[in-house]
Amino acid sequence: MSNQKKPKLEELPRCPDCGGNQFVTDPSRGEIICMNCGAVIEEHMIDDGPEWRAFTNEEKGRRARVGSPSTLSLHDKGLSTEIGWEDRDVYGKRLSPQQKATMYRLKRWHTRSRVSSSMDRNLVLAMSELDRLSSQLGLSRNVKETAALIYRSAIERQLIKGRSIEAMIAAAVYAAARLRRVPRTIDEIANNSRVSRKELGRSYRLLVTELQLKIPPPNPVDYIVRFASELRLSGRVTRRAVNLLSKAKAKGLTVGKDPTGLAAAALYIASILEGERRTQREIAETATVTEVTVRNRYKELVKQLDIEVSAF
DNA sequence: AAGACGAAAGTGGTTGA
DNA sequence: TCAACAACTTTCGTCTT
Repeated sequence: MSNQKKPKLEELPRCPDCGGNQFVTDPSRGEIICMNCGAVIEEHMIDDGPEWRAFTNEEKGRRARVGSPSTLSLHDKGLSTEIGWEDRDVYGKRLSPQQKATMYRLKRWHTRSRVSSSMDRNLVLAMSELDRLSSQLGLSRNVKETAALIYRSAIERQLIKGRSIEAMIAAAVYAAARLRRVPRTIDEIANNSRVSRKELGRSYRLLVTELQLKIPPPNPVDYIVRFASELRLSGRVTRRAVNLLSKAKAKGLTVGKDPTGLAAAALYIASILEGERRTQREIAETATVTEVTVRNRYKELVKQLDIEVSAF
């Protein structure tokens, strides 16, 4: 590749309201929300491409769009596929050094890969399963491509031999979704494939250790947007919930807690506060936790954050 | 009647001796 | 390797709206 990276300073995208540089996106609604103050930054985002029109300079925008659609997830197009060296994730947020290292490693393994016929046969099966799974889960192309990349790397490392393709694909999808910060729960993935939660967990662990994937710790905020849109809650509720969670985080209420449970509780409170009440049951269901967990979390939040109890 | 509540017992995973 | 442990789930009876 002649694309040698020139050292240059790029400005980080900043929230015009509070100057924060952490964002969360809702691809289905086309919104980008500041994780710090909850402001909606961009309302007409197109799909989930790496482009960030409002903040990024022209050059980067051009680069992000160059070339035909990536074909990593087609089993026989791998040889002509290149993995970009873009150092930002789908939100335009800069990748952490760990993530950068991860992507670099994957890229190296990928370019080293040589297609043998048995690998080819494996990939045909694997990629069709990947197609099925990711469309069932409504995953973006980015996530799918990342999963394909992980899977290929796994083959390279001989991790697949003697293990089920389904399990490894499921694990790759789970890892990819988390890597790209659009997490799905283990249950969601397990329910859409024939792999058990347990096996999925095992395979995932294997991938993480063997490929030295650097997966960022789960962030409950990443779940809020998705749950909110599944529950048909307004952007206002979403923002309120995000806000709530960042306060909770500041108070250290979030450590060791199930991120989906936290997201659910924040949404529950926000939905009531904003007059769009949903039942605990509805929320628990879409967050795949129990009502009990929603209750426990929201009790804690209400207590610790001094929320108007009158609303309840 | 539906939703919310909380107690009690059970489960799977992590931690630390 | 095993026991203690925290978080979450399941189940269920009771209270509230």
